[in-house]
Amino acid sequence: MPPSRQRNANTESVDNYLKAILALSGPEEQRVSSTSLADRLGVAPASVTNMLQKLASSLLPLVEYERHRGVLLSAAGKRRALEVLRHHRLIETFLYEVLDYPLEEVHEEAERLEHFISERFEERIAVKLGHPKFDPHGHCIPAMDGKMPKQISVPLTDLREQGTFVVDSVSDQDALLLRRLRAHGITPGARLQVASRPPDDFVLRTSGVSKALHLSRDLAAAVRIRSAH
Amino acid sequence: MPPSRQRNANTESVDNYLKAILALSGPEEQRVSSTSLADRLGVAPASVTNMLQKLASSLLPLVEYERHRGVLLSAAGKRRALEVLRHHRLIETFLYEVLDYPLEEVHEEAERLEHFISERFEERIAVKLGHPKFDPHGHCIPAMDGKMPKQISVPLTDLREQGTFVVDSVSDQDALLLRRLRAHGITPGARLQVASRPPDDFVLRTSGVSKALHLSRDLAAAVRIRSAH
DNA sequence: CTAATTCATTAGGCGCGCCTAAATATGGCG
DNA sequence: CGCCATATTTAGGCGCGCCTAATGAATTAG
Ligand SMILES: [Mn+2]
Ligand SMILES: [Mn+2]
Ligand SMILES: [Mn+2]
Ligand SMILES: [Mn+2]
Repeated sequence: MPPSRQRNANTESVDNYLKAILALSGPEEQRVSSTSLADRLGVAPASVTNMLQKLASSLLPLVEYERHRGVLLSAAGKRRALEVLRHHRLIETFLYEVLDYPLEEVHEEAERLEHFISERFEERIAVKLGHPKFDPHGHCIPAMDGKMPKQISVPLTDLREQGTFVVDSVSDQDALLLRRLRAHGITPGARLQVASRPPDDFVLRTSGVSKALHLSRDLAAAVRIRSAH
Repeated sequence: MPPSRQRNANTESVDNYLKAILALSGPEEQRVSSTSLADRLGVAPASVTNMLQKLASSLLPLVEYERHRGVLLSAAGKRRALEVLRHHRLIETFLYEVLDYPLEEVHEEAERLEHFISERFEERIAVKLGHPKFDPHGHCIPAMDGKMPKQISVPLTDLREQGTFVVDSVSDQDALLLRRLRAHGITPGARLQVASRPPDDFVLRTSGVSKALHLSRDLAAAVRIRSAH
């Protein structure tokens, strides 16, 4: 009755470490420190060290790890991290499109389910959704082969000039921020006119709303934009 | 990032014990022995004793347990078992109806996911499916309040007279059996004509198939029937 | 270039859910 | 009734993933 799980000796915890390393190492694939991982995962640094040693010394090592110099995903580790990320974002899209979840609730559910769905489930929802390329936050969904195009967007808080832009994506990490952004019409694809001198102040105009909008730093940090070309 | 899970201090393992006790105690709610649980769950008898003691001695005991006399669900335990069973059967229905799973694959996936979906997910798929009363095996889905009507069907192997019947439900426990039953047209709702003297021999005729069909005992044991009224 | 600070690892321990081997109840039978 | 086979529980241990406290390495400041 209790199903096997543990597909590849990959446990929920292992998957979460891999995903965190992927996210923290960034597009440049820089080494990730134990503390930053500990912060992100909400565990003690000692626990991280422990896990990294295990991941590095298994038969098929999932990370490259050197004492005191941080950690990097191995090829196998990156493959798995992208697989889980694909699950996550497909599930988010599915919850949003098919099950009518409010945007700010999809992340938490996906964070759990991503570890437990089968390859069949992944494939079936991908078909149902027409093999989507983006999740409802505007994040790119890795393809089956692990390929994922680089983001061309920048954080709103990195902006240095005024202008008109398009909301590329919003962070999925904080449901409350997300709800406030949505209330202000800031959702992926929305047109955004920045009318103040960033990055100290964010006075915005969104399409359809005449009143100017002053964005707190918290909220601005959760938004990525690209040119309105 | 790692979500809380452990909704009610109920772990995947605990849920599986509760479901197994529910299934084994039957409609009469008889006490369940350690060995039968160990068999069903695929664990050692000692592990069962261990778990039962824990379940019985928590603040809100999930079972009533007396050394050497087996175990019964408490009110709270039964509530939780039915909740998980509802998840299981709703998920099966969802996989079958919405994601076009083959019947014999829904059980394994549901067995995993039942422990990890949220109340919101449960509610959303129930709505999507129009609050179904039966899963694709023909099993009754417990209602939100835990109510579940008694089954009026009997195992095909309990049959003592010939006659024409309707397939009430098929067992979800063995994918291979299930596939063979389906290949023979034996699915919930199918009309079934029993032309031999049960329970030694099962020669059947199903609607639309002219050739008589001899069912092995394995297969017959996986089928429940009711009168064709 | 040493000293202080910060970061990371080691040491020791805990709860969970499982295991095997060794007791110990229980229930049926002679 | 007492003995035996079987069912069940106890005892002792293991891997996982986490924790705290103590130690050690690296980096920065003086
Ligand atoms: Mn997310
Ligand atoms: Mn996760
Ligand atoms: Mn099932
Ligand atoms: Mn299960």
